[in-house]
Amino acid sequence: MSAPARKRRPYAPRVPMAERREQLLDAALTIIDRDGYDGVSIDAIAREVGVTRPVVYGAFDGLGPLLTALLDRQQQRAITQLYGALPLTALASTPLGIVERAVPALHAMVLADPVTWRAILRSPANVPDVVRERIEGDRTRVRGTLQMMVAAVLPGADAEVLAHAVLALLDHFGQLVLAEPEQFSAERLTAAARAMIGAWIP
Amino acid sequence: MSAPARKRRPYAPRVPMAERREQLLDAALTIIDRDGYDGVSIDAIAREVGVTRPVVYGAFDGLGPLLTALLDRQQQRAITQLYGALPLTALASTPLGIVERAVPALHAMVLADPVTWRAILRSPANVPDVVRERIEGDRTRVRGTLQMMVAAVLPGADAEVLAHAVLALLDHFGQLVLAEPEQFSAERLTAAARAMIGAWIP
DNA sequence: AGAGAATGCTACACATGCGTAGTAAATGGA
DNA sequence: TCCATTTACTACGCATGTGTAGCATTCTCT
Repeated sequence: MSAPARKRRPYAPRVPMAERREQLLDAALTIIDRDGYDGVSIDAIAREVGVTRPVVYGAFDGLGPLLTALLDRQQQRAITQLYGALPLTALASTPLGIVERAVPALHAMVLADPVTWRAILRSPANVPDVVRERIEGDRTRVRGTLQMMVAAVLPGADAEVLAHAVLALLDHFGQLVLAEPEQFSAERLTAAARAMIGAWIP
Repeated sequence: MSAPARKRRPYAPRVPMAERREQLLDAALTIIDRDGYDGVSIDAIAREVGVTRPVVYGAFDGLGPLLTALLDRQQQRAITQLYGALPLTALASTPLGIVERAVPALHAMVLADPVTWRAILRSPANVPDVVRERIEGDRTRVRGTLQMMVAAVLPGADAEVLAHAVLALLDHFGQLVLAEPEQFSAERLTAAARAMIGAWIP
């Protein structure tokens, strides 16, 4: 009998760098969606793609840069979707009109791209500082926009506090819709929002 | 000269089991408050107390049971504080009255015991399933109470959705108050809440 | 003082994850 | 066909965390 000859791992299909990068980002997003941010590691990503760690290091300088690249890719998408759904141009409109259009739009938005939005709405407590700061930055920016809308529509109100409240609600109900789409339909949420907003401005 | 005689670690003060358990729970809470749930490990707890890991294993069967015990200890405290602050007996009162009493009471509550409330409000995405499920259970129970309050005070409203909204707001502003007590005073938040609630019931 | 119980420590084996240096295979062009 | 380039793999050393077996120390009670 010949020497032990330990099995050599079969070569994964060879893939050009650019494509491999995309593939790795997809894998990271899949893991985040499936296991949460805790599950993301160079090792897990490599395994998800069916490849060894050095391959990942060949494409990115580490987990931080990889996740940053993932954000670069998803951010444009998310921000675009969001500002498309929030009718910014309707500043002159009535609060009721804004809500009646925004709530169903947001509802459709998260369900249209659940993976992206779960990754964003899920609290990233662990992720590298670079990433956490960045997501917080985006959130702050969105809150600033909300604050301006509130100030325009409800002069005299505590716009900062209300913007915090609105964002917290969007955040929470976004997660709720993703978790139980059946139970929290666009109609139901719109009706509830209408009931609240409707009472504010007689 | 004598043999190398590697230094032996000085004995930590000997402490009876019951006391050691309390000490370990305190340490775990301290770590959660300082480093978040990610920082909690048998090792970190042992280090925090100035003791070796086997000592921790002598007191608890692992991290899960330890954290469960920590919850056992904090839960009573938190629930008591919460139901003390939420004037449940005031079901007959007006919404405005409830808010005007509840908001300052809750504000004072979290600031009176920030360590407990930071540990509860900080999203525990990581913690062992046992713990996560339990905190979610408590949250659900509190939401049920809120739902009953809402239903009693605003008949005809979508009590379930509103309870979700209220809890999400309490959660978010709780964290905000803990993070920036100066900026979000009881007066300011009460005024904002009053403005919102006041408009609901003409 | 002395024995035994209670408490703490050392040391090991294991597991997972990181990051890198060196080597092997596949691929495309001369 | 053969070589250079690109891509992938193996193997190592490091770090941190787990859980346990066995030894050392201290305390308490007689």
